[in-house]
Amino acid sequence: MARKAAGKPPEEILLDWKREQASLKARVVDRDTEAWQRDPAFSGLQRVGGVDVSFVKDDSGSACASLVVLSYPELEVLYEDCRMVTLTAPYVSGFLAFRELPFLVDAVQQLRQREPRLMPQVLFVDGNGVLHHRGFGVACHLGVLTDLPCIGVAKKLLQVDGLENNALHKEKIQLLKAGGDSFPLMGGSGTVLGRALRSHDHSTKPLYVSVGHKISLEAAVRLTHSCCKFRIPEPVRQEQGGTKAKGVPPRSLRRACR
DNA sequence: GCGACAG
DNA sequence: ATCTTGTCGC
Repeated sequence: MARKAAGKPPEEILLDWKREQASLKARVVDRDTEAWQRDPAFSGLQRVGGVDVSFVKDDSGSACASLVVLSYPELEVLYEDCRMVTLTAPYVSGFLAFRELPFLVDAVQQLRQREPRLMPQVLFVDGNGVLHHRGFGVACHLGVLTDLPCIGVAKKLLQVDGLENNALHKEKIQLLKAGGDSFPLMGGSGTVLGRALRSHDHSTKPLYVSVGHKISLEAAVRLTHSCCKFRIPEPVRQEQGGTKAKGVPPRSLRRACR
């Protein structure tokens, strides 16, 4: 019972979603807009954020939407918000935003109202930016709706526009020797959609970094590497510790989940 | 039937 | 969004 009838939504809903993606895509800015993004040491960058929706159990409707803000370059927690939510839209590859985004936008708006001084200068998003079926992944979507610089960080390759996790791709991964090494992900259309990044020396499985909004791919990759103590960038990893306790030490000052 | 499948 | 299973497109 409680059998989840979450198949794919009807075609007309998907068409609506595609229309919305196409319309908002025009507002994406895929270059550096802030002075710190061009600085070799990111001087001027003081706060980096991360957002994610993580699941409590296998109950696919009940989840925790969280927003974490860390100091830069220390990567210490300045703010954490974690809210239990009930997801309604099903997960459909290419439409992740329609499942998770409303809660992430809410979290940013809450922060804007309560602690505007703690607003992050860039957000890491668990998922893709322009590396997407229609060039408008969840990181672009969140960036456009909040007007914040956003970086898409995916843990596996979204095989789109001719990109394949094939033998050649795996060979290229083998050539990434040190943390910070990366190679471009060139789509069939001839444009670079993102970069595969070895996020630190002891991680063999790369991250897939793409532009979300208001940052160049080069700055996005460099900043992602600079925020990785482990494979997953600290802003995203910290908040996943809120629900999963995977090696994130418990902090005394943690906001209660609402 | 077989492989792909961001989270 | 995983160690899984189901669904869809080919």
